[in-house]
Amino acid sequence: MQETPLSDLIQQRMKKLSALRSLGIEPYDGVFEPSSNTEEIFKKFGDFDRQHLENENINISVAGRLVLMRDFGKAVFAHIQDSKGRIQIYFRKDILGDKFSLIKHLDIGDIIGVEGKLFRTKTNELTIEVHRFVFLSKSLRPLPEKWHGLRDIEARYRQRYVDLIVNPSVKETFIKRQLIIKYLREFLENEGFLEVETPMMHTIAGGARAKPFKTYHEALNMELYLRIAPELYLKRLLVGGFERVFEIGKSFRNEGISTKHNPEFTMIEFYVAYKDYNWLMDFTEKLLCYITEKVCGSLQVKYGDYLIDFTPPFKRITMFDALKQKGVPEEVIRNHDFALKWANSKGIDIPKESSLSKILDEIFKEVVEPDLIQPTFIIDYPVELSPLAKRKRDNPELVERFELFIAGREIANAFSELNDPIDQRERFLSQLEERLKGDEEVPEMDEDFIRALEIGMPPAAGEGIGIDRLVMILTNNQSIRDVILFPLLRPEMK
RNA sequence: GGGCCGUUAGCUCAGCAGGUAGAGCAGCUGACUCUUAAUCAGCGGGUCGGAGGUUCGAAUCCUCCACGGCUCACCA
Repeated sequence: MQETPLSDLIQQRMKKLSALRSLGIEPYDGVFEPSSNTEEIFKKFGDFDRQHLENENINISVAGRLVLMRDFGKAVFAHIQDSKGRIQIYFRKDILGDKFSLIKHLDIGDIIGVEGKLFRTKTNELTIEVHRFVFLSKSLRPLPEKWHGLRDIEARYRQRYVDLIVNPSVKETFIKRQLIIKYLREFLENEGFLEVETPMMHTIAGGARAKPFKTYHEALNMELYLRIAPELYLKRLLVGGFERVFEIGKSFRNEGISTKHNPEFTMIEFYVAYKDYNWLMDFTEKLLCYITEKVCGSLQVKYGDYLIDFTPPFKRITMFDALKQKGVPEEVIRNHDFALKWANSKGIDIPKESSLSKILDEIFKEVVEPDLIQPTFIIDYPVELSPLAKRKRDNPELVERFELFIAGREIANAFSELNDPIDQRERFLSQLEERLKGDEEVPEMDEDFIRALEIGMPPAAGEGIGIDRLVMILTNNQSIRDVILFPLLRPEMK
Protein backbone atom coordinates (compact mmCIF):
# COMPACT_ATOMS: atom_id res chain seq x y z
CA MET A 1 0.00 0.00 0.00
CA GLN A 2 1.16 3.48 -0.75
CA GLU A 3 1.52 6.02 2.04
CA THR A 4 -1.11 8.69 1.87
CA PRO A 5 0.31 12.04 2.90
CA LEU A 6 -1.04 12.92 6.31
CA SER A 7 -3.87 15.33 6.01
CA ASP A 8 -4.63 17.96 8.61
CA LEU A 9 -7.41 15.82 9.96
CA ILE A 10 -5.12 12.89 10.56
CA GLN A 11 -2.52 15.12 12.15
CA GLN A 12 -5.15 16.52 14.51
CA ARG A 13 -5.92 13.01 15.62
CA MET A 14 -2.26 12.12 16.00
CA LYS A 15 -1.93 15.09 18.32
CA LYS A 16 -4.79 13.83 20.45
CA LEU A 17 -3.14 10.43 20.52
CA SER A 18 0.12 11.80 21.86
CA ALA A 19 -1.74 14.07 24.25
CA LEU A 20 -3.40 11.00 25.72
CA ARG A 21 -0.07 9.22 25.96
CA SER A 22 1.48 12.13 27.76
CA LEU A 23 -1.34 11.80 30.29
CA GLY A 24 -0.36 8.18 30.78
CA ILE A 25 -3.26 6.76 28.77
CA GLU A 26 -2.41 4.19 26.14
CA PRO A 27 -5.36 4.33 23.71
CA TYR A 28 -4.71 0.90 22.18
CA ASP A 29 -4.05 -0.99 25.39
CA GLY A 30 -7.33 -0.48 27.18
CA VAL A 31 -8.82 -3.54 28.82
CA PHE A 32 -12.57 -3.68 28.85
CA GLU A 33 -15.13 -6.44 28.78
CA PRO A 34 -18.61 -5.13 28.09
CA SER A 35 -21.33 -6.66 30.25
CA SER A 36 -23.83 -6.33 27.46
CA ASN A 37 -24.44 -5.17 23.91
CA THR A 38 -26.93 -2.75 22.42
CA GLU A 39 -29.30 -5.46 21.28
CA GLU A 40 -29.50 -7.04 24.74
CA ILE A 41 -30.01 -3.68 26.38
CA PHE A 42 -32.96 -2.77 24.20
CA LYS A 43 -34.37 -6.26 24.50
CA LYS A 44 -34.15 -6.29 28.30
CA PHE A 45 -34.85 -2.67 29.16
CA GLY A 46 -36.59 -1.28 26.10
CA ASP A 47 -39.94 -1.41 27.89
CA PHE A 48 -38.78 0.15 31.15
CA ASP A 49 -40.08 3.66 31.69
CA ARG A 50 -38.11 6.43 33.37
CA GLN A 51 -39.27 5.68 36.90
CA HIS A 52 -38.78 1.96 36.50
CA LEU A 53 -35.17 2.48 35.37
CA GLU A 54 -34.59 4.85 38.28
CA ASN A 55 -35.90 2.32 40.77
CA GLU A 56 -33.86 -0.55 39.36
CA ASN A 57 -30.63 1.50 39.22
CA ILE A 58 -29.19 -0.57 36.40
CA ASN A 59 -25.44 -0.49 35.95
CA ILE A 60 -24.32 -1.63 32.55
CA SER A 61 -21.32 -1.51 30.22
CA VAL A 62 -20.93 -1.63 26.47
CA ALA A 63 -18.08 -1.20 24.00
CA GLY A 64 -18.26 0.22 20.53
CA ARG A 65 -17.35 2.87 18.03
CA LEU A 66 -18.20 6.49 18.65
CA VAL A 67 -20.37 7.55 15.72
CA LEU A 68 -22.07 10.80 16.77
CA MET A 69 -21.18 13.46 19.31
CA ARG A 70 -23.00 16.55 20.59
CA ASP A 71 -20.95 18.71 22.90
CA PHE A 72 -22.63 21.06 25.40
CA GLY A 73 -19.55 22.15 27.25
CA LYS A 74 -20.19 20.54 30.61
CA ALA A 75 -22.28 17.73 29.18
CA VAL A 76 -21.82 15.65 26.05
CA PHE A 77 -24.26 13.39 24.26
CA ALA A 78 -22.91 10.76 21.91
CA HIS A 79 -23.90 7.52 20.25
CA ILE A 80 -21.77 4.44 20.18
CA GLN A 81 -22.27 1.61 17.76
CA ASP A 82 -21.50 -2.05 18.33
CA SER A 83 -22.15 -5.04 16.09
CA LYS A 84 -25.83 -5.00 16.98
CA GLY A 85 -26.76 -1.33 16.85
CA ARG A 86 -26.39 2.04 18.54
CA ILE A 87 -27.09 3.46 21.93
CA GLN A 88 -26.89 6.99 23.26
CA ILE A 89 -24.38 7.74 26.00
CA TYR A 90 -24.26 10.82 28.21
CA PHE A 91 -21.14 12.32 29.77
CA ARG A 92 -21.49 14.89 32.58
CA LYS A 93 -18.73 16.93 34.14
CA ASP A 94 -20.23 16.73 37.60
CA ILE A 95 -20.21 12.93 37.38
CA LEU A 96 -16.87 12.34 35.67
CA GLY A 97 -14.86 15.02 37.44
CA ASP A 98 -11.26 15.21 36.19
CA LYS A 99 -11.85 12.53 33.61
CA PHE A 100 -14.34 14.76 31.83
CA SER A 101 -11.51 16.70 30.22
CA LEU A 102 -10.41 13.54 28.37
CA ILE A 103 -13.48 13.86 26.19
CA LYS A 104 -11.81 16.59 24.18
CA HIS A 105 -9.39 13.91 22.96
CA LEU A 106 -12.21 11.74 21.69
CA ASP A 107 -12.98 11.61 17.97
CA ILE A 108 -15.77 10.17 15.91
CA GLY A 109 -14.56 6.69 15.01
CA ASP A 110 -12.77 5.94 18.27
CA ILE A 111 -13.59 2.65 19.93
CA ILE A 112 -14.31 3.05 23.61
CA GLY A 113 -15.82 1.14 26.49
CA VAL A 114 -18.35 2.86 28.73
CA GLU A 115 -19.89 1.85 32.03
CA GLY A 116 -22.71 3.59 33.82
CA LYS A 117 -26.34 3.85 34.73
CA LEU A 118 -29.19 3.29 32.34
CA PHE A 119 -31.78 6.07 32.24
CA ARG A 120 -34.19 7.86 29.97
CA THR A 121 -33.69 11.41 28.76
CA LYS A 122 -36.35 14.09 28.59
CA THR A 123 -37.04 12.96 25.04
CA ASN A 124 -37.40 9.43 26.41
CA GLU A 125 -34.34 7.94 24.73
CA LEU A 126 -32.72 5.02 26.53
CA THR A 127 -29.27 6.31 27.44
CA ILE A 128 -26.22 5.30 29.45
CA GLU A 129 -25.09 7.90 31.96
CA VAL A 130 -21.34 7.33 31.79
CA HIS A 131 -19.56 6.80 35.10
CA ARG A 132 -16.39 5.40 33.59
CA PHE A 133 -14.99 5.15 30.08
CA VAL A 134 -11.91 3.55 28.53
CA PHE A 135 -10.09 4.25 25.27
CA LEU A 136 -9.82 0.99 23.35
CA SER A 137 -8.70 2.15 19.91
CA LYS A 138 -7.97 5.63 18.66
CA SER A 139 -9.19 6.27 15.13
CA LEU A 140 -6.69 8.26 13.09
CA ARG A 141 -8.65 8.53 9.88
CA PRO A 142 -11.95 10.41 9.70
CA LEU A 143 -15.12 8.50 8.86
CA PRO A 144 -17.52 9.70 6.17
CA GLU A 145 -20.17 12.23 6.93
CA LYS A 146 -22.89 11.26 9.38
CA TRP A 147 -25.75 12.21 7.12
CA HIS A 148 -24.90 11.01 3.61
CA GLY A 149 -22.53 8.25 4.62
CA LEU A 150 -20.23 6.68 2.03
CA ARG A 151 -21.86 6.83 -1.40
CA ASP A 152 -18.95 6.44 -3.77
CA ILE A 153 -19.36 2.93 -5.11
CA GLU A 154 -15.70 2.36 -5.74
CA ALA A 155 -14.77 3.47 -2.22
CA ARG A 156 -17.52 1.28 -0.77
CA TYR A 157 -16.02 -1.83 -2.39
CA ARG A 158 -12.39 -0.94 -1.80
CA GLN A 159 -12.95 0.10 1.81
CA ARG A 160 -15.72 -2.28 2.72
CA TYR A 161 -14.76 -1.84 6.38
CA VAL A 162 -15.93 1.77 6.15
CA ASP A 163 -19.00 0.83 4.16
CA LEU A 164 -19.97 -1.64 6.89
CA ILE A 165 -19.53 0.97 9.62
CA VAL A 166 -21.61 3.70 8.03
CA ASN A 167 -24.16 1.95 5.82
CA PRO A 168 -26.35 -0.29 7.99
CA SER A 169 -28.12 -1.98 5.08
CA VAL A 170 -24.79 -3.40 3.89
CA LYS A 171 -24.33 -5.22 7.14
CA GLU A 172 -27.89 -6.53 6.92
CA THR A 173 -27.23 -7.94 3.47
CA PHE A 174 -24.23 -9.91 4.65
CA ILE A 175 -26.00 -11.15 7.75
CA LYS A 176 -28.80 -12.38 5.50
CA ARG A 177 -26.29 -13.97 3.19
CA GLN A 178 -24.97 -16.03 6.06
CA LEU A 179 -28.52 -17.00 7.07
CA ILE A 180 -29.30 -18.16 3.54
CA ILE A 181 -26.26 -20.42 3.56
CA LYS A 182 -27.03 -21.60 7.07
CA TYR A 183 -30.60 -22.63 6.18
CA LEU A 184 -29.49 -24.17 2.93
CA ARG A 185 -27.04 -26.32 4.85
CA GLU A 186 -29.60 -27.08 7.55
CA PHE A 187 -32.20 -28.19 5.00
CA LEU A 188 -29.80 -30.52 3.22
CA GLU A 189 -28.44 -31.98 6.44
CA ASN A 190 -32.00 -32.68 7.60
CA GLU A 191 -32.52 -34.52 4.31
CA GLY A 192 -29.55 -36.77 4.99
CA PHE A 193 -26.91 -35.02 2.88
CA LEU A 194 -23.22 -35.14 3.76
CA GLU A 195 -21.21 -31.98 3.32
CA VAL A 196 -17.87 -32.57 1.62
CA GLU A 197 -14.89 -30.62 0.35
CA THR A 198 -13.35 -31.42 -3.00
CA PRO A 199 -10.30 -29.86 -4.64
CA MET A 200 -10.32 -26.28 -5.84
CA MET A 201 -7.10 -26.85 -7.74
CA HIS A 202 -7.70 -29.11 -10.71
CA THR A 203 -5.40 -30.60 -13.27
CA ILE A 204 -8.33 -30.61 -15.68
CA ALA A 205 -10.90 -27.82 -15.38
CA GLY A 206 -14.09 -29.78 -16.01
CA GLY A 207 -17.74 -29.89 -15.01
CA ALA A 208 -18.66 -26.72 -16.86
CA ARG A 209 -17.75 -24.82 -19.94
CA ALA A 210 -15.70 -21.79 -18.99
CA LYS A 211 -12.24 -20.35 -19.27
CA PRO A 212 -10.28 -21.30 -16.12
CA PHE A 213 -7.67 -19.41 -14.12
CA LYS A 214 -4.23 -20.97 -14.34
CA THR A 215 -1.80 -21.39 -11.51
CA TYR A 216 1.37 -23.31 -10.92
CA HIS A 217 2.69 -25.76 -8.38
CA GLU A 218 6.45 -25.34 -7.94
CA ALA A 219 7.41 -28.61 -6.26
CA LEU A 220 5.39 -30.75 -8.65
CA ASN A 221 6.42 -28.55 -11.57
CA MET A 222 2.87 -28.65 -12.79
CA GLU A 223 0.28 -26.29 -14.16
CA LEU A 224 -3.02 -26.30 -12.31
CA TYR A 225 -6.41 -24.70 -12.82
CA LEU A 226 -8.72 -23.17 -10.28
CA ARG A 227 -11.90 -25.16 -10.49
CA ILE A 228 -14.75 -23.95 -12.66
CA ALA A 229 -17.15 -26.40 -10.97
CA PRO A 230 -16.96 -29.18 -8.37
CA GLU A 231 -19.29 -31.45 -10.36
CA LEU A 232 -16.95 -34.21 -11.51
CA TYR A 233 -15.47 -34.74 -8.04
CA LEU A 234 -18.86 -34.89 -6.39
CA LYS A 235 -19.98 -37.54 -8.84
CA ARG A 236 -16.86 -39.55 -8.04
CA LEU A 237 -18.20 -39.58 -4.48
CA LEU A 238 -21.49 -41.08 -5.71
CA VAL A 239 -19.37 -43.83 -7.27
CA GLY A 240 -17.63 -44.20 -3.92
CA GLY A 241 -20.93 -44.93 -2.20
CA PHE A 242 -22.05 -41.65 -0.72
CA GLU A 243 -25.66 -41.33 -1.77
CA ARG A 244 -26.36 -37.73 -0.80
CA VAL A 245 -23.54 -35.20 -0.89
CA PHE A 246 -23.20 -31.47 -1.23
CA GLU A 247 -20.49 -28.86 -1.36
CA ILE A 248 -20.73 -25.13 -0.79
CA GLY A 249 -17.76 -23.22 -2.06
CA LYS A 250 -16.07 -20.96 -4.51
CA SER A 251 -15.60 -21.65 -8.16
CA PHE A 252 -13.58 -19.46 -10.49
CA ARG A 253 -14.20 -18.43 -14.07
CA ASN A 254 -11.80 -16.33 -16.06
CA GLU A 255 -14.42 -14.29 -17.83
CA GLY A 256 -15.93 -10.85 -17.97
CA ILE A 257 -17.11 -9.01 -14.90
CA SER A 258 -20.63 -7.64 -14.72
CA THR A 259 -23.44 -7.01 -12.28
CA LYS A 260 -24.18 -10.74 -12.55
CA HIS A 261 -20.64 -12.14 -12.75
CA ASN A 262 -17.72 -12.05 -10.35
CA PRO A 263 -14.61 -14.07 -11.28
CA GLU A 264 -14.85 -15.98 -8.01
CA PHE A 265 -18.34 -16.88 -6.96
CA THR A 266 -20.04 -19.21 -4.53
CA MET A 267 -21.99 -22.20 -5.65
CA ILE A 268 -23.67 -25.11 -4.01
CA GLU A 269 -23.80 -28.40 -5.81
CA PHE A 270 -25.69 -31.35 -4.41
CA TYR A 271 -26.24 -34.91 -5.65
CA VAL A 272 -28.83 -37.53 -4.77
CA ALA A 273 -28.57 -41.17 -5.78
CA TYR A 274 -31.63 -43.02 -7.08
CA LYS A 275 -33.56 -39.86 -7.93
CA ASP A 276 -34.16 -38.03 -11.17
CA TYR A 277 -34.74 -34.48 -12.29
CA ASN A 278 -38.50 -34.63 -11.67
CA TRP A 279 -37.91 -35.46 -8.03
CA LEU A 280 -35.30 -32.72 -7.96
CA MET A 281 -37.73 -30.05 -9.13
CA ASP A 282 -40.08 -30.81 -6.22
CA PHE A 283 -37.09 -30.87 -3.91
CA THR A 284 -35.84 -27.52 -5.21
CA GLU A 285 -39.22 -25.93 -4.55
CA LYS A 286 -39.15 -27.19 -0.97
CA LEU A 287 -35.57 -26.06 -0.50
CA LEU A 288 -36.19 -22.54 -1.76
CA CYS A 289 -39.41 -22.21 0.22
CA TYR A 290 -37.62 -23.27 3.37
CA ILE A 291 -34.87 -20.71 2.93
CA THR A 292 -37.11 -17.88 1.77
CA GLU A 293 -39.60 -18.35 4.56
CA LYS A 294 -36.86 -18.46 7.20
CA VAL A 295 -34.84 -15.55 5.85
CA CYS A 296 -37.54 -13.23 4.52
CA GLY A 297 -40.45 -14.35 6.69
CA SER A 298 -42.67 -14.73 3.63
CA LEU A 299 -42.81 -16.50 0.30
CA GLN A 300 -43.35 -13.22 -1.50
CA VAL A 301 -40.17 -11.24 -1.89
CA LYS A 302 -39.75 -7.77 -3.31
CA TYR A 303 -37.04 -7.57 -5.89
CA GLY A 304 -36.60 -4.23 -7.61
CA ASP A 305 -39.91 -3.54 -9.31
CA TYR A 306 -41.02 -7.16 -9.03
CA LEU A 307 -42.77 -9.17 -6.38
CA ILE A 308 -41.28 -12.64 -6.64
CA ASP A 309 -43.60 -15.38 -5.42
CA PHE A 310 -41.91 -18.56 -4.23
CA THR A 311 -45.19 -20.36 -3.54
CA PRO A 312 -44.97 -23.80 -5.16
CA PRO A 313 -45.45 -25.27 -7.61
CA PHE A 314 -43.22 -23.23 -9.89
CA LYS A 315 -44.10 -23.09 -13.54
CA ARG A 316 -42.55 -25.90 -15.60
CA ILE A 317 -42.19 -25.67 -19.33
CA THR A 318 -39.91 -27.30 -21.88
CA MET A 319 -37.32 -25.17 -23.58
CA PHE A 320 -38.99 -25.71 -26.96
CA ASP A 321 -42.48 -24.88 -25.68
CA ALA A 322 -41.11 -21.74 -24.06
CA LEU A 323 -39.68 -20.74 -27.43
CA LYS A 324 -42.96 -21.47 -29.19
CA GLN A 325 -44.89 -19.42 -26.65
CA LYS A 326 -42.71 -16.48 -27.57
CA GLY A 327 -43.68 -16.89 -31.21
CA VAL A 328 -40.73 -18.89 -32.44
CA PRO A 329 -42.11 -21.00 -35.33
CA GLU A 330 -42.00 -24.79 -35.26
CA GLU A 331 -39.76 -25.04 -38.32
CA VAL A 332 -37.18 -22.78 -36.66
CA ILE A 333 -36.92 -25.24 -33.79
CA ARG A 334 -36.47 -28.16 -36.18
CA ASN A 335 -34.31 -26.76 -38.93
CA HIS A 336 -30.86 -25.23 -38.74
CA ASP A 337 -31.17 -22.92 -41.76
CA PHE A 338 -34.59 -21.63 -40.73
CA ALA A 339 -33.28 -21.03 -37.22
CA LEU A 340 -30.27 -19.11 -38.46
CA LYS A 341 -32.41 -17.00 -40.76
CA TRP A 342 -34.97 -16.32 -38.02
CA ALA A 343 -32.29 -15.32 -35.51
CA ASN A 344 -30.66 -13.00 -38.01
CA SER A 345 -34.01 -11.44 -38.86
CA LYS A 346 -34.45 -10.65 -35.15
CA GLY A 347 -30.99 -9.16 -34.94
CA ILE A 348 -29.67 -11.92 -32.67
CA ASP A 349 -25.94 -12.45 -32.98
CA ILE A 350 -25.08 -16.07 -33.76
CA PRO A 351 -21.46 -17.23 -33.63
CA LYS A 352 -20.16 -18.75 -36.83
CA GLU A 353 -20.70 -22.48 -37.46
CA SER A 354 -23.25 -22.77 -34.67
CA SER A 355 -25.32 -25.92 -34.59
CA LEU A 356 -29.11 -25.82 -34.37
CA SER A 357 -28.99 -26.37 -30.60
CA LYS A 358 -26.60 -23.49 -30.11
CA ILE A 359 -28.72 -21.18 -32.22
CA LEU A 360 -31.82 -22.13 -30.23
CA ASP A 361 -29.89 -21.52 -27.03
CA GLU A 362 -29.01 -18.02 -28.26
CA ILE A 363 -32.60 -17.34 -29.27
CA PHE A 364 -33.76 -18.58 -25.88
CA LYS A 365 -31.42 -16.22 -24.03
CA GLU A 366 -32.59 -13.33 -26.12
CA VAL A 367 -36.31 -14.00 -26.37
CA VAL A 368 -37.37 -16.07 -23.38
CA GLU A 369 -34.95 -15.56 -20.51
CA PRO A 370 -35.54 -11.86 -19.73
CA ASP A 371 -39.27 -12.50 -19.20
CA LEU A 372 -38.82 -15.37 -16.74
CA ILE A 373 -39.52 -13.24 -13.68
CA GLN A 374 -41.44 -15.62 -11.43
CA PRO A 375 -39.62 -18.83 -10.52
CA THR A 376 -39.79 -21.03 -13.62
CA PHE A 377 -38.27 -24.39 -14.46
CA ILE A 378 -37.21 -24.64 -18.07
CA ILE A 379 -36.89 -28.34 -18.82
CA ASP A 380 -35.61 -30.77 -21.46
CA TYR A 381 -32.59 -29.25 -23.15
CA PRO A 382 -30.87 -30.49 -26.31
CA VAL A 383 -28.26 -33.13 -25.53
CA GLU A 384 -25.55 -31.14 -27.24
CA LEU A 385 -25.83 -28.33 -24.70
CA SER A 386 -25.66 -30.76 -21.78
CA PRO A 387 -22.77 -33.19 -22.05
CA LEU A 388 -23.09 -34.46 -18.47
CA ALA A 389 -26.85 -35.04 -18.42
CA LYS A 390 -28.82 -38.20 -19.02
CA ARG A 391 -30.84 -38.56 -22.20
CA LYS A 392 -34.60 -38.74 -22.11
CA ARG A 393 -35.80 -42.28 -22.68
CA ASP A 394 -38.42 -41.25 -25.21
CA ASN A 395 -36.21 -38.75 -27.05
CA PRO A 396 -32.45 -39.30 -27.04
CA GLU A 397 -31.84 -35.89 -28.60
CA LEU A 398 -33.02 -34.26 -25.37
CA VAL A 399 -31.76 -34.61 -21.82
CA GLU A 400 -33.46 -34.70 -18.41
CA ARG A 401 -32.32 -31.28 -17.39
CA PHE A 402 -33.85 -28.15 -15.93
CA GLU A 403 -32.70 -24.66 -15.25
CA LEU A 404 -34.48 -22.47 -12.73
CA PHE A 405 -34.94 -18.83 -13.68
CA ILE A 406 -35.94 -16.03 -11.34
CA ALA A 407 -36.03 -12.33 -12.21
CA GLY A 408 -34.71 -13.10 -15.67
CA ARG A 409 -31.64 -14.85 -14.36
CA GLU A 410 -30.43 -18.39 -14.22
CA ILE A 411 -30.35 -19.38 -10.57
CA ALA A 412 -30.00 -23.14 -10.74
CA ASN A 413 -28.99 -25.80 -13.23
CA ALA A 414 -29.80 -29.45 -12.65
CA PHE A 415 -30.18 -32.78 -14.35
CA SER A 416 -30.45 -36.49 -14.10
CA GLU A 417 -26.79 -37.41 -14.18
CA LEU A 418 -25.39 -39.35 -17.09
CA ASN A 419 -23.99 -42.59 -15.66
CA ASP A 420 -23.33 -44.47 -18.90
CA PRO A 421 -19.53 -44.39 -19.24
CA ILE A 422 -19.58 -45.18 -22.93
CA ASP A 423 -22.05 -42.43 -23.78
CA GLN A 424 -20.08 -40.05 -21.51
CA ARG A 425 -16.84 -40.81 -23.33
CA GLU A 426 -18.47 -40.22 -26.69
CA ARG A 427 -19.87 -36.89 -25.55
CA PHE A 428 -16.48 -35.78 -24.29
CA LEU A 429 -14.97 -36.84 -27.60
CA SER A 430 -17.44 -34.88 -29.66
CA GLN A 431 -16.76 -31.85 -27.45
CA LEU A 432 -13.06 -32.30 -28.03
CA GLU A 433 -13.64 -31.65 -31.72
CA GLU A 434 -14.79 -28.16 -30.75
CA ARG A 435 -11.68 -27.78 -28.65
CA LEU A 436 -9.55 -28.67 -31.64
CA LYS A 437 -11.38 -25.98 -33.58
CA GLY A 438 -10.03 -23.54 -31.03
CA ASP A 439 -12.73 -23.33 -28.40
CA GLU A 440 -10.58 -23.17 -25.28
CA GLU A 441 -13.60 -23.33 -23.01
CA VAL A 442 -14.15 -26.98 -23.81
CA PRO A 443 -12.53 -29.06 -21.09
CA GLU A 444 -9.95 -31.70 -21.83
CA MET A 445 -10.94 -35.35 -21.59
CA ASP A 446 -11.07 -36.43 -17.95
CA GLU A 447 -10.04 -40.07 -18.16
CA ASP A 448 -10.21 -40.62 -14.44
CA PHE A 449 -13.82 -39.47 -14.36
CA ILE A 450 -14.65 -41.94 -17.11
CA ARG A 451 -12.84 -44.65 -15.14
CA ALA A 452 -15.02 -43.82 -12.14
CA LEU A 453 -18.16 -44.15 -14.24
CA GLU A 454 -16.84 -47.47 -15.50
CA ILE A 455 -16.66 -48.67 -11.90
CA GLY A 456 -20.34 -47.73 -11.83
CA MET A 457 -22.27 -44.68 -10.63
CA PRO A 458 -25.80 -45.10 -9.35
CA PRO A 459 -28.51 -43.23 -11.21
CA ALA A 460 -28.64 -39.81 -9.58
CA ALA A 461 -29.86 -36.28 -9.84
CA GLY A 462 -27.62 -33.30 -9.27
CA GLU A 463 -28.04 -29.56 -9.03
CA GLY A 464 -25.98 -26.42 -8.82
CA ILE A 465 -27.28 -23.15 -7.40
CA GLY A 466 -25.53 -19.82 -7.71
CA ILE A 467 -25.52 -18.62 -4.12
CA ASP A 468 -24.57 -15.05 -4.95
CA ARG A 469 -27.45 -14.68 -7.35
CA LEU A 470 -29.89 -16.23 -4.91
CA VAL A 471 -28.66 -13.85 -2.22
CA MET A 472 -29.16 -10.94 -4.62
CA ILE A 473 -32.81 -11.84 -5.02
CA LEU A 474 -33.50 -12.50 -1.35
CA THR A 475 -31.75 -9.28 -0.28
CA ASN A 476 -33.04 -7.08 -3.12
CA ASN A 477 -29.62 -6.19 -4.51
CA GLN A 478 -29.11 -5.44 -8.20
CA SER A 479 -25.37 -6.08 -8.39
CA ILE A 480 -23.47 -9.23 -7.47
CA ARG A 481 -20.81 -6.94 -5.97
CA ASP A 482 -23.29 -5.90 -3.33
CA VAL A 483 -23.52 -9.46 -2.02
CA ILE A 484 -19.76 -10.19 -2.12
CA LEU A 485 -17.79 -8.54 0.68
CA PHE A 486 -14.68 -7.88 -1.37
CA PRO A 487 -15.48 -8.00 -5.08
CA LEU A 488 -12.56 -8.10 -7.49
CA LEU A 489 -11.30 -4.64 -8.56
CA ARG A 490 -8.22 -3.42 -10.29
CA PRO A 491 -5.53 -2.22 -7.88
CA GLU A 492 -5.79 1.37 -6.74
CA MET A 493 -3.57 3.84 -8.52
CA LYS A 494 -1.14 5.56 -6.23
C1' G B 1 -12.98 -5.30 -25.82
C1' G B 2 -17.01 -1.26 -27.77
C1' G B 3 -20.42 2.89 -26.41
C1' C B 4 -22.09 6.44 -22.81
C1' C B 5 -21.20 8.76 -18.05
C1' G B 6 -18.18 9.98 -13.88
C1' U B 7 -13.43 11.41 -10.95
C1' U B 8 -13.39 19.00 -7.39
C1' A B 9 -11.66 19.55 0.69
C1' G B 10 -11.79 13.66 5.08
C1' C B 11 -17.28 12.76 3.30
C1' U B 12 -21.70 14.46 0.25
C1' C B 13 -21.97 17.73 -3.64
C1' A B 14 -22.10 22.84 -6.38
C1' G B 15 -19.09 25.50 -9.89
C1' C B 16 -18.20 24.03 -16.87
C1' A B 17 -21.00 30.52 -22.41
C1' G B 18 -12.61 29.79 -20.33
C1' G B 19 -10.95 34.91 -15.98
C1' U B 20 -7.54 31.62 -11.51
C1' A B 21 -12.45 27.32 -6.47
C1' G B 22 -17.47 27.15 -3.08
C1' A B 23 -21.43 25.01 0.37
C1' G B 24 -23.07 21.50 4.06
C1' C B 25 -21.17 17.89 7.27
C1' A B 26 -16.47 16.59 9.66
C1' G B 27 -12.07 19.49 11.95
C1' C B 28 -9.98 23.67 15.04
C1' U B 29 -11.12 28.06 18.73
C1' G B 30 -14.98 29.97 21.87
C1' A B 31 -20.26 29.84 24.30
C1' C B 32 -23.80 26.40 26.20
C1' U B 33 -25.42 20.45 31.82
C1' C B 34 -31.48 16.66 28.30
C1' U B 35 -29.30 16.88 22.88
C1' U B 36 -30.18 13.61 18.81
C1' A B 37 -28.44 15.95 11.32
C1' A B 38 -28.06 20.00 18.59
C1' U B 39 -27.50 25.41 18.17
C1' C B 40 -24.64 30.13 17.86
C1' A B 41 -19.93 33.01 16.66
C1' G B 42 -15.14 32.79 14.44
C1' C B 43 -11.00 30.06 11.82
C1' G B 44 -8.21 26.64 8.91
C1' G B 45 -8.47 23.12 4.93
C1' G B 46 -7.65 21.84 -2.38
C1' U B 47 -1.34 19.98 -7.56
C1' C B 48 -10.06 20.37 -9.24
C1' G B 49 -7.72 11.73 -11.03
C1' G B 50 -2.66 11.97 -14.13
C1' A B 51 0.10 13.72 -18.52
C1' G B 52 0.16 16.62 -22.79
C1' G B 53 -2.22 20.40 -26.02
C1' U B 54 -5.18 25.01 -27.47
C1' U B 55 -5.21 29.99 -25.13
C1' C B 56 -2.79 36.11 -22.63
C1' G B 57 -5.41 32.83 -19.19
C1' A B 58 -8.04 25.92 -18.29
C1' A B 59 -11.60 22.65 -12.79
C1' U B 60 -14.14 24.33 -17.40
C1' C B 61 -12.25 23.18 -24.41
C1' C B 62 -9.17 19.06 -27.13
C1' U B 63 -5.99 14.41 -26.99
C1' C B 64 -3.97 10.35 -24.44
C1' C B 65 -3.70 7.51 -19.87
C1' A B 66 -5.57 5.52 -14.98
C1' C B 67 -9.61 4.00 -11.98
C1' G B 68 -14.84 3.38 -11.47
C1' G B 69 -20.27 3.11 -12.93
C1' C B 70 -24.04 1.77 -16.52
C1' U B 71 -24.65 -0.85 -20.96
C1' C B 72 -23.46 -4.05 -25.12
C1' A B 73 -20.31 -8.06 -26.29
C1' C B 74 -18.50 -12.39 -23.68
C1' C B 75 -20.61 -15.99 -20.21
C1' A B 76 -23.31 -24.50 -19.87
